Amino acid sequence: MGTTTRDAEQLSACCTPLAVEAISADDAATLAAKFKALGDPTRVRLLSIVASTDAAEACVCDLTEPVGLSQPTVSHHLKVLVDAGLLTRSKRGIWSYYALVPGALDDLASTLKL
Amino acid sequence: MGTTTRDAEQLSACCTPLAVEAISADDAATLAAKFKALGDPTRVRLLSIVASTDAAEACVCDLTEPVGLSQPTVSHHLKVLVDAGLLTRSKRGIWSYYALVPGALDDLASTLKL
DNA sequence: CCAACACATTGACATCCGTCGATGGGTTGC
DNA sequence: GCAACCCATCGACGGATGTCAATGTGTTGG
Repeated sequence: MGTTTRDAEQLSACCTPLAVEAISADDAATLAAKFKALGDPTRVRLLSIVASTDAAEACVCDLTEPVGLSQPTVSHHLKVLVDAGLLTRSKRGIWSYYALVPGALDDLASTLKL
Repeated sequence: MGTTTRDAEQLSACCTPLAVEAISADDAATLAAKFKALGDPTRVRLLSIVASTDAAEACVCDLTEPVGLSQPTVSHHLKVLVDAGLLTRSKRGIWSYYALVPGALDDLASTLKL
């Protein structure tokens, strides 16, 4: 419409336009929440240990000693991983067994392979 | 073999053995440091915006407005991403251009696709 | 050389996070 | 039932983190 103002300034220096659409703020928050759960050395080790067991699951008593932390702390980290959708918890008898959520890590990996 | 002590206790309940070796503590810390950098919504958006530009790079002035934060805060987040090895910074004239480190995100994705 | 610009750094502040000891809630064995 | 066991939750504490205003550093234009 109105070409009264000088709207044709090139400004080729800065301000490169976006070629494709960037991620939305909501999606970024969802993604970041999962990465945040992975952003702790203890939680990475816990995930690795669970994934390394032949049954692909482990109870808390298996995990406290390898990581060298107290039982409440390990329970806390496991809860963070469960809340992030990376682990499941199934209680059998006295023990709580934690297992990987199938495909959860693969889905996360896909978002990085954009 | 000495069958003197009752060493044949089944103990099938807890304590599942490891099938393969878990990640080392050092490797877990290195991995977690990168994920930690991705564990913030603003940083995820910044990465996405940089990746979405046609030149695959952007300067700070391009990034402050989309994320709606102050310039020092954006600079801080960009520094975190650079320190994590996910972005590079190249200064040309007055502007600082940030670009993705080639393969950095792919490498991270590979660690998840174990 | 001085003003304007883009960006990094600093200092400060509120909040979040990881960790532990203590405690509570279920489950099993005697 | 009662003791022993596994685990989750609570409360507390020190340290890390995200954010901003103010300031510093380097570069460009007049």
